[in-house]
Amino acid sequence: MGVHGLWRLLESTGKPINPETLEGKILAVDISIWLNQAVKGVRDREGNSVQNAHLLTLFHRICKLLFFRIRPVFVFDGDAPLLKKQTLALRRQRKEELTHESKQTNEKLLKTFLKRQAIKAALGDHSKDPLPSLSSVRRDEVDDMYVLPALPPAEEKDKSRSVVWERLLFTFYHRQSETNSVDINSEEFASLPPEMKHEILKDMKEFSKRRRTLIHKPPERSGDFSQYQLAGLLQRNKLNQHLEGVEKEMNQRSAGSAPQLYQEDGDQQSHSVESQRLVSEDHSHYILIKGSKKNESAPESQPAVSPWSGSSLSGCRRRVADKPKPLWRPICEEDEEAQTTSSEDSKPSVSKPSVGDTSPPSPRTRTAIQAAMNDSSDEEKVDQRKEDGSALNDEEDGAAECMTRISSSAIKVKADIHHPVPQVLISSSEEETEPSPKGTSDFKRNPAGQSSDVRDSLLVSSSEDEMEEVIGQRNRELRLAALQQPPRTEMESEEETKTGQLMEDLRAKNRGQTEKQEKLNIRESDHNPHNAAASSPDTLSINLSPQLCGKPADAMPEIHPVTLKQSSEAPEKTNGDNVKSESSEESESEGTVADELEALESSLQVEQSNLREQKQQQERMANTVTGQMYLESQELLRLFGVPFLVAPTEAEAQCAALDRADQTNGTITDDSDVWLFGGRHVYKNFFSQNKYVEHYQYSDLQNQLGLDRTKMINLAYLLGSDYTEGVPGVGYVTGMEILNEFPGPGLEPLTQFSTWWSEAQEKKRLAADPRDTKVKKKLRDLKLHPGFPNPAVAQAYLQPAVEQSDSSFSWGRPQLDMIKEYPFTVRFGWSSRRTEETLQPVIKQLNTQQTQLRIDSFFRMEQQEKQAIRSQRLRRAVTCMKRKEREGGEEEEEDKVMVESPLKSSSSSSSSSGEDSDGGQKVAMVTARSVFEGSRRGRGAKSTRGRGSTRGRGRAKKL
DNA sequence: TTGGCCTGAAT
DNA sequence: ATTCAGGCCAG
Repeated sequence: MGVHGLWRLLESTGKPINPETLEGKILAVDISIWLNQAVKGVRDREGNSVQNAHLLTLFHRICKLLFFRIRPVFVFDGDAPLLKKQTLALRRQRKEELTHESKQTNEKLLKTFLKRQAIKAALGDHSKDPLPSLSSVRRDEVDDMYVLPALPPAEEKDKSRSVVWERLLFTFYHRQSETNSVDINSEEFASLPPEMKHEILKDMKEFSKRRRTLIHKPPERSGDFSQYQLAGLLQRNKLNQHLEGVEKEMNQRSAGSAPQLYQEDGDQQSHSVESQRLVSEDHSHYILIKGSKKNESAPESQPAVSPWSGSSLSGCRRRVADKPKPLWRPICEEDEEAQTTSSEDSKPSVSKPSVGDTSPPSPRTRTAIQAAMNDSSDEEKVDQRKEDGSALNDEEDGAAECMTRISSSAIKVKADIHHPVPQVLISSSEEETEPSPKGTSDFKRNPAGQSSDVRDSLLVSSSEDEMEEVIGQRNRELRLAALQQPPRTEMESEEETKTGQLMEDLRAKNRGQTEKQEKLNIRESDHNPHNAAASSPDTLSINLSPQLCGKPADAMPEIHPVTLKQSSEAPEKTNGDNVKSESSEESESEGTVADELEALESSLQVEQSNLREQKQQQERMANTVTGQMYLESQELLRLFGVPFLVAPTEAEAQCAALDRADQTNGTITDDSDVWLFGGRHVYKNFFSQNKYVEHYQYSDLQNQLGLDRTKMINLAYLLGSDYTEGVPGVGYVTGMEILNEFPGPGLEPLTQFSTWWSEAQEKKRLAADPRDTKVKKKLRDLKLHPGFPNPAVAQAYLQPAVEQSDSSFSWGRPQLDMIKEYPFTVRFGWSSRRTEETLQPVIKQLNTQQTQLRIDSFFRMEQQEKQAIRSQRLRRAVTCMKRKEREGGEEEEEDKVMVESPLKSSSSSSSSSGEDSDGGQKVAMVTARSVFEGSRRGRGAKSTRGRGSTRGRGRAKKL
């Protein structure tokens, strides 16, 4: 993540470059696989590409790097530093708490609201009730789109209607979430209005995330583990699918019928709620609201017998048949469609259609409509059908009969209120799902008629007591089902720690390898077999995979920095086997082989038990998504002969260290943390296709922004980073102002700031210190955490754990034959043609001896001048800071005066604002250096004023 | 289910 | 003018 907003601060120092200028450069590349992996995984629904999206991006990246003849060194993240883990955990926790809290207060609000409502009802005055609409209460929780539009004051009934809706939501929400295990496949669930389904599903997702952090341990055996993980994934996937389906449904519905609902609200004066009773329990509240007289088909009058697969369903189903079946459809989507349809078209009988037509859709609704329009053609077809009303009668009939399947009286009320025609259809037989037996992985669509007894009895129950009883039973059942579910744990953190462990393993092995090699001075490839296809360069495989001994992979030695020097220039490719090939230099060490082997053996024995344990963990981890990603990525890198290393902790820190040690010429990364770790040359946006690659230099940061490493670290404290929460309300501009306000080395500025702030808090009530700058006045209102500048943060940035090794890297020739044998088809789903097409330019480029740079493009790129700092405040802060920096070294006193004296500081600020308008003339008078700055900035200011900065950037992009 | 970017909203 | 929150998109 880096430091929040740091890039924006540095933006002006970045120079767009032509990637061709990077030819021959040794650049560290940090792999951030994680980002693309998850996303891609969801997007592509082809099995293979789902899993291997990370490989695909890595593949592309390698190709791009090699295409530009860059010599990349890939750096993997190791275990996250403690601080990072802490802040991330904290952040996550806070987020959860926040949502939880808001949920709770919402519920409280609802409860009190309902109580009041009930009292009002008991007093006989219900609809005139001036209680605020609950939609306002729930607004933060439910997306506005799903909240009924604000009701016009004139229409009292609307209020009660929206109130009823809220109540319904509340009822179901509560009853279901009480068990924490709602059967989303059940009829009962399906019968809920989509809004409720949405709410519940969201909740479940939330909960299943949280629940997995609990004590549940994954199975020990790796086989079980993967099973277990798969189950978890499936479960989540299912929830998502459900959610998507419901959202779609809601979209469509709000697009199609929201205005109409609105209209009904206005129209159905007679649709009053007759009576309301609130049944209150400890954990749940059930509301029984009897439907109005207006609806002849009112639920309670309906027979409880449900013609599940009867004619009604055929009616419901009909329209389903002729449209392509989507992956997943919300169970009662068709029914909802039917509802909207029937209510729309049969409105005359129940409500006045004209009103609805005139009431304009809310903006939300409009977007929803738009969304629906843009949606799949399925939806359009449905809409079409809706309009021509062909299936209407069927729908209506179906609706009427389906009505009997309403699973609780509360829902019936919903139906009554929102849809004059009985349209709460439960499900079409096709979509009907069986209550998931074991909960997790079974998400099958089952034919109709498999409804549970519980549900049936639920449906039959008419009195609320009975209902309660049934629900209680239902809940018990659900709980039971929950107990039977395989345990779940937090998969992410699982994987994180596991990955950390894996990295630890890898590093340990690498280290062990290093030592051994140094000790024995033998080639790893001579004795350490490497399964190029499956494992990292680890010596462990000697012990554990004896069958691979004597078949070292030729590509292996090159990839590890430690072994680089000793390995051959270009590995010979001996056979087509993409796993094993022969070392070219086996004979070299033949004489000493026996002794060395023994020594190796003994040294390995020391670690063996340790490693065995680790190996087991690794095996288990190889089953995890992330662990496998690491291994596969490294395999791919090996094929291309690209060296990589696993950082002890943060890849960025390692990259920066390499840069500083001149082992690389810079780093390709988008993570601003490199700077805080001491990076010097950074290439940003290299892999983003829309943007130009930007070159940043530490020296430029110093010269142009007056930033140094410690300043940037201090900025991290203020802006927030992976290592520390920032100060809320402080962005990069204010951050710079703070640094400007409090000079000093190291952490001093922040400690000063902190003490000043606490003092300011004390005397806040007193008159504000007149000596305070404008900036300080703003700063007083911030809120600092108790132990504000935690020194550990700076420490973590200044002394990160990195691998310091003098060895240089070398790059093997990409194993074209092996690359061609790479299972592109299997992994990426590529055709051989596509594989050809993709590889061809890279190969061509690889085979080219030399690529001559296009001088002109190089020139144009390099000509790009530094951009102006757009923010005036920032500009001011920067100039002040730089001046202090330059003068501060010589004359500390003057610096102090400058800062403390209100006169001086105000004059300085005015001078800089004058400079803004004068193009730096005033500053030019201060010092010779400032002349330079001023003129430079003057140019910048000029271009800024006339939209020049955008012009400059625009030009850069056009190039 | 990450993170960067953009927009709209609030201060 | 900034900051922040939420939605969108990513090879």
